[in-house]
Amino acid sequence: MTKSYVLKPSTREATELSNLRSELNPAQWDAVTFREGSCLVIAGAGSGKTRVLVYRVAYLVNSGVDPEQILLLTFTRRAAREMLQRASLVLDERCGRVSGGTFHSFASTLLRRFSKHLGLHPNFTILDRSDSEDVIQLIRTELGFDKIKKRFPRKKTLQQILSACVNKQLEIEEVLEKSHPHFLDFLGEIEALQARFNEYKLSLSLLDYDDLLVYLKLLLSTEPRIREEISSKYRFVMVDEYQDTNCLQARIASLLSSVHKNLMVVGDDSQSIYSFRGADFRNIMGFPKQNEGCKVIKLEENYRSTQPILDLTNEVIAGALRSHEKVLYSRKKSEQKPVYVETFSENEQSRFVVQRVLELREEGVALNEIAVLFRNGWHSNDLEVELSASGIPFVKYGGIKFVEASHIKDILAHLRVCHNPMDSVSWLRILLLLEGVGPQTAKDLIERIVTVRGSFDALVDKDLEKRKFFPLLEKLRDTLVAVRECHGTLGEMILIIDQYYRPILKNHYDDFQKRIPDIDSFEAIAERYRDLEEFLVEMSLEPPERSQTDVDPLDKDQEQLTLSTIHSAKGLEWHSVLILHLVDGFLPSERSLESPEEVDEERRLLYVAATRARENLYLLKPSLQSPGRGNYYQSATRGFQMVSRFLTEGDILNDKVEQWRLVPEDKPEKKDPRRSTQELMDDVHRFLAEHSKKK
DNA sequence: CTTTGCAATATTTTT
DNA sequence: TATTGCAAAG
Repeated sequence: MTKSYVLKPSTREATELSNLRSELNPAQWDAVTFREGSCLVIAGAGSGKTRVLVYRVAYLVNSGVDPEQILLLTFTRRAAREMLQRASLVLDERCGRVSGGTFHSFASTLLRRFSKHLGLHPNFTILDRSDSEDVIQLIRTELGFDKIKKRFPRKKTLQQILSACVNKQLEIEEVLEKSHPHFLDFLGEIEALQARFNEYKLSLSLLDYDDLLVYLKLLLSTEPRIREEISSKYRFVMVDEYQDTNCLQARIASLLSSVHKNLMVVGDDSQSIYSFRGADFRNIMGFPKQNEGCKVIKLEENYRSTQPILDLTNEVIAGALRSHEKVLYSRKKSEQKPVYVETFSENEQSRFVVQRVLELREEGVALNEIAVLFRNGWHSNDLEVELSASGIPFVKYGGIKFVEASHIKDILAHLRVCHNPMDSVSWLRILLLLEGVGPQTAKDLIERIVTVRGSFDALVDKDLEKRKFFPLLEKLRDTLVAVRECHGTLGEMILIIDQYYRPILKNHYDDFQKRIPDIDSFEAIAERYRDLEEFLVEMSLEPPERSQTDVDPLDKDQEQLTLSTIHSAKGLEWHSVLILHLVDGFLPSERSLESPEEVDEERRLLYVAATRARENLYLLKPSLQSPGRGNYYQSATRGFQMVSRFLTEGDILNDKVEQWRLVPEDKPEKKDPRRSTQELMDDVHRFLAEHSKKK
């Protein structure tokens, strides 16, 4: 006789998903179980936004949706990876197969597949900002604008103008009026340059960051069959950090979901910090109006930070121009208010951070649970020196990336021409490195290469034999051929290039000694890749960050302190957060002061930074900008610095923070916490004396 | 044509 | 301060 035996679902799945409801608040539950149609989730900082996305993915997959039919567009690939990893923990490895990435990387993949519909080569090159600038420079001379008597904008400015046109979908005239009115005289020239720029890039299959979005939008809007194919493939589309999308991205999201209209966007208008890049918060505010029947879900309970931290951040955001109705609240009680510390010099600030980090570690807070945040890349320079001296390992996010160093770009250029031999920007770079080759010769050579559709043999043409640099060209060609025929890892390819490149490096950079270790660590990174295209795409779209342990890769897995620009800290959280340089002119940045909207964005920046903290928040303000460090005339005109205007509002300094006063080890603390003028002057003299000693 | 050396000039945040 | 632009020398 056969007996039926009921097999229950896997316990993991059962417990995880059945407990779901009890683990989520009603609003979160609504968002997680939302299925068809459009939905806007307004998610305040720390309100479990990631959790909602993760659980929704798990929920959909569990209900039988093929993971590949879910598209998750995030701001960084790191965010996507983290989310899918967490989803796999909740459910199973099926979640790892969810499609996703950044708008740009998604565009890169789709455009390669459908390149012929746009007249592109599938091996197109992605230009970073400085590559675009080089192309602009090339065109500027080609059109003869370098000979204009009056001062023509520099390549950097031109790139900014053209990029703003794309990202904000404006005419050149409008951009000039708004941000560069003094260049309005050149309107005609800039327009001509723009036309030639776009034509040029298309003809050589060079795409800058903006083009990736432009061409994806073009593909989706002009090819209905492709749009339907793609939109039917991705039945559920989710966009994270929607407040930081620009109008192109919003349009793309809507085109991607045109067949089924299943589009969920998640974001928080008070965390919009990318308007300088064309992000438009109206995308998120206007979403319900543009999508009929859109469901709006608000998540307002904060699960991340303690109430005292939220008391501070609520106050900061309350001063914003745009009214924010949200007031975040938390059940995490704590006696500890955020700490505000005025240090005397920048170096004192660094020493405070080092000491505090060491103490926190003593208290059992892991190093990767601590982050130091700041407004721009070089704000951490002094701290980095101090950290290295104390042997604290760290990773730095944001600021200058190491693939942007010119010697690394040189090597990348050699790889790039192997992938797309029409890549004239890379050719220019490669050729200018050769002794005896200047802009003119390089231009001629590139022309030869392009006319034979990228054959390397154009480098060793008979009529070049007499030129003195001919032997160099032969070597170059042999190297590139060897790389192209190398079927090993990218590390091996770089080794081949390095053999050829090392003498050039020594010849070309007088500080070549310092650059050699970089090449070695670049090679180590490249060792992980086998596919040239994948490597190049990743290097331009998700380049590796600079870390202290890159220098000695022995202890790779050890804990590291995070240093990060506030922009790169978006979406992340730490147990303890220290914010540097809360000085008026740094945050808000001096350059934002003319426009109230920009100051408002700086305020949101502070808001984002402060809401990263779970338990401890330290706000630091050095009083004196060190002379001789950083920006010359900033320090010269400033000297003493005022605390950021965002902290002087209301009762923040009196009530929302606990002020710490630094005292030297040997002196007992005085009753009056304020520094007397005499003391202050003593400090100044001590400081100046110390400083002149160093010189 | 290239290279070199001097003068001017603009400085954030990122895919 | 670092980078770019310009002019003169090689």
